[in-house]
Amino acid sequence: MTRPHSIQTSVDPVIFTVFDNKLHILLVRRNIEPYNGCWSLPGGLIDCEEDLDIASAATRKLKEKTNLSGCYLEQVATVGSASRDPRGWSITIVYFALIPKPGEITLAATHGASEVRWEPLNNNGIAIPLAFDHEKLIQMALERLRSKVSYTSVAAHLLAEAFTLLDLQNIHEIILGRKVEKKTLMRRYIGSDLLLKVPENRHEGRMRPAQLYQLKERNKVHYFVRSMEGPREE
Amino acid sequence: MTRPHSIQTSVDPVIFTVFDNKLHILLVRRNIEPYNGCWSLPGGLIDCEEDLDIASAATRKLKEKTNLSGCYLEQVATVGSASRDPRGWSITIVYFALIPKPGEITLAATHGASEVRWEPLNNNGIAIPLAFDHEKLIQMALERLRSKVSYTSVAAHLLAEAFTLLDLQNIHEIILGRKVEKKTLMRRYIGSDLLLKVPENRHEGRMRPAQLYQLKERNKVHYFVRSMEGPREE
DNA sequence: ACCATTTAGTGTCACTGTGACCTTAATATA
DNA sequence: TATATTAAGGTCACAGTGACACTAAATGGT
Repeated sequence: MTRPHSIQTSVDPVIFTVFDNKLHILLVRRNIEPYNGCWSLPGGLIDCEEDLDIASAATRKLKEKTNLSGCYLEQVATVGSASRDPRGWSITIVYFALIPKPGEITLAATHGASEVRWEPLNNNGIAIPLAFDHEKLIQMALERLRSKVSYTSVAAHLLAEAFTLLDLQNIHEIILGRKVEKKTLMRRYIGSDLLLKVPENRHEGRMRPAQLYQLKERNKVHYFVRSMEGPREE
Repeated sequence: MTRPHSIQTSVDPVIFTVFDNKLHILLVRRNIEPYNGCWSLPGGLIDCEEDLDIASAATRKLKEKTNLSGCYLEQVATVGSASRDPRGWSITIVYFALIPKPGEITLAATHGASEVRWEPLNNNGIAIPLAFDHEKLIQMALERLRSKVSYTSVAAHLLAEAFTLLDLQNIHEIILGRKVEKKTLMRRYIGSDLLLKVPENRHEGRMRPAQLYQLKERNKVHYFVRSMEGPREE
């Protein structure tokens, strides 16, 4: 017979956003054991009474911390072992979420978390130590994000409803950590018919005004047929 | 407070192999409730005493049914909800495994499964109804396999140690369900320096003998810079 | 010995989409 | 009006694919 088991099962969303020309993720500070006082991902246990499925558990976590819904949310991977939590066997399902520049988001402290903050990421991931194996979970989500940005249109989900091609270029450059040709983005997004012109322009300083666009289908991700290749070698 | 929860957590490997010019997966017939008598994936609950982590639970399942180890194994996704198992909330972590043509594999009946067999897949997935949501899990694994075959070297893991370029071509065509140019595979595999010439040739009938190759690094998957594009439209 | 046949492997060209860089367009300010 | 500054489109080389023709190596029949 199979022995009875008891596995703590949680969902950990890695919530990405871009501001100040940097990629940030949302962290919360734990105020319960284990790792009391440590910063961690804003995850939590699946609630069998409340959650219908895993995706709705992830959506609920996102809503609890940021009060946002309808963001881009994607499952990254599932990590579980006997050793990652000192209390015993545990599993976590890692998601990543993309939200536009947070302005009026109410960062809500909830049970188990006393503080909430945006932490910038550098090219190698997160710079500060976190509870459990959360540095590694973030690394996994970051790699998935970088990879997807280079062959899909997900990056647009980090922008507000209306944006210019320069906004799009900046987002790509920040995430990939390298220069991206604006021409490439033009060809990709406009050539694949993903964007709709917004009647107004954006105009800053004394330069030529830029066309504003919005995604034709806000809830879809387009897969381009090739990856962006990166700079040519000499 | 978070309410206590009890979630059944299992691992379901989708074990692929190719023979008779068809892609097959391994199924077992359940002999316990629920779905007694139905065919299903050869999965099972994670054993907290025996398994150190999720990957080792998947490896154990594979070993139990096929007696193979060291195959290519990759996590596909995690599915969980209150409704997928009539007994209540459950989660399963889906893996896919690639094994070479099964010859002398002992298909072992184990607890909960009275019979084991290879079931062919057609282009739309599995043709017979299965227990739980296993048709859908297979669909997910199949999509992942098809996608990966078109931009990585995973397909080679479905072949024996030594193979010809024609073998490689056949595998690709069977999985993708379309014609693949041999020239493309040559360019990809030889151009990326993935293959080692084996001293012997393979010789069948009265045709020119074919060079045998083996993978230089049996445990690595190469990511080609482009996807195979499929036939040109006219 | 020579040829027909069959599969193995190579050569080549058009096509697609990217990187790099250049040119032209549109605005405000001096 | 000239200038500075950014927006957007034009062009070309390059890489890798699909398509297909061509050459190479073996066998068996005549």
